[in-house]
Amino acid sequence: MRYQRPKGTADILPKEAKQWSAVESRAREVFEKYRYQEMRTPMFESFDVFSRTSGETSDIVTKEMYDFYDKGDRHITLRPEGTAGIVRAYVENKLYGPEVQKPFKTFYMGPMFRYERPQSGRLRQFHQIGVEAFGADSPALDVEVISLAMALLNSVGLHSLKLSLNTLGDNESRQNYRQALIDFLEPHEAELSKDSKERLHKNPLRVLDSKDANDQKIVAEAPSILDYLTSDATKHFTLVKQYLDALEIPYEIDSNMVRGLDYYNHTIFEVMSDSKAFGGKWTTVCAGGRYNGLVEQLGGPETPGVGFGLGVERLLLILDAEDIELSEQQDLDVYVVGIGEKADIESLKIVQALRQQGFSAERDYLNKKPKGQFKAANKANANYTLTIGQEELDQQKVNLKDMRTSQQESVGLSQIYTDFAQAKSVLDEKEN
RNA sequence: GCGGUAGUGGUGAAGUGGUUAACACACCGGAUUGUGGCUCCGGCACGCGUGGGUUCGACCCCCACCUACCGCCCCA
Repeated sequence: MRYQRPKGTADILPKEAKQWSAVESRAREVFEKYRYQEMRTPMFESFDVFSRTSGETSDIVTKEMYDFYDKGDRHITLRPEGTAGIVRAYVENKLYGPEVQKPFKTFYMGPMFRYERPQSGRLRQFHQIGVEAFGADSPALDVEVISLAMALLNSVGLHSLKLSLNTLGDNESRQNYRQALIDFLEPHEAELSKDSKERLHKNPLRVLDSKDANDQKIVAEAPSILDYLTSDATKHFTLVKQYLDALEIPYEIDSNMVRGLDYYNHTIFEVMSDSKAFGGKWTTVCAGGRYNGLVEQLGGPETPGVGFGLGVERLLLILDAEDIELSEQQDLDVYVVGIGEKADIESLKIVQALRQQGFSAERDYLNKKPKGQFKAANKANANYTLTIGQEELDQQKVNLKDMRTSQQESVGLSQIYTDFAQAKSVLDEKEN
């Protein structure tokens, strides 16, 4: 094979694309109910937009950025996630202005890029559907965003889900906890895994997330973030939990949960699935949280924010594993069987007329014999065929056949052009 | 970035260091001239991921590269 798609990319063929667009349209329906409006921002941004916000030491910035210098020597990055670009646009277009109602609630869907080793459900170009809500600190908004995430997943037929919840507190909480964690981990430094030793000083919270069994044993004894929250942070988190209870949304507190991006604070959450798509292991399909301070980081006024991102490829893997088919197949209404050269132009006119009358119509373009055309009609799941040849042309009639019952009736050509529905119903009635 | 497995036609795949690369499905054509879903018959890889090498000779052995899948890292 001469040309192949770049590593870590996928061609989405018609069959899969139907499922994609079904997911997208379900998502849009849910967003409409929650009053989140779409934004479309560039797929590439200035490198700094991400390096500043995601954290200079985060893995995304240090090794997963798809970046390059363009012909104008600008340092460009294909967006690795959605939030930073949305925030940039929010600030640049002054959506924080007084004429914009708060909270400003928006959603996006589209491709993201990370330079990493592909695996199933993890591509270099992957897709996310995400939401962001700016300008309100209320825990009720955190809960709206979480409930939106759940509603979205429910709307595509997923119900066996787990909501993991944690808080990172505010800045002060985080500073205090960070120090406490370092104080706790340093005596154990020698026992830690190689990766965790490195993380200990760069980003100690990441040690909590280690998959290493020995690390986990050590971490089990570590202090909990929940004991270092300021009273404000505690209050926020308490209310989030209370509101979730009020909505009867079950959740599990996971005080070791962290985020790969540095801009999060307060509430963070993940929605996980134990679908057989991932071998029954709990895998995150949707992750988000609050990011107060991010808007300032990108040059806007002090503005709180909260949102989530959902991995579309992962979602589709689950739907596939659970045999959930969202789009119902559309049968072909009419296949026009044309016989002989003279009928060619008539076939062309008939399919055109049928389509204008609102029916789906198809015809042959390969000069197939009638038998072949009927086979094609059958394969396309055609409900009706219209046969037109020399005889029919002479009499200005066509043969209308119901492919289900094989009943056939001669119908005036003019009626096909003016009102196919009528012709069809006459045939249907005769059959009954 | 590291480790492991794999790579034969549209698809699922069998295959051996030595003339014509099984089989099945799909697809196309035919079985009396203009009518489908069944059956029967026929066709369908100038080629075995790419490039080197070993050999009298390689799809089958060796090396490199590419890609996919799995694990690690990390994450959606």
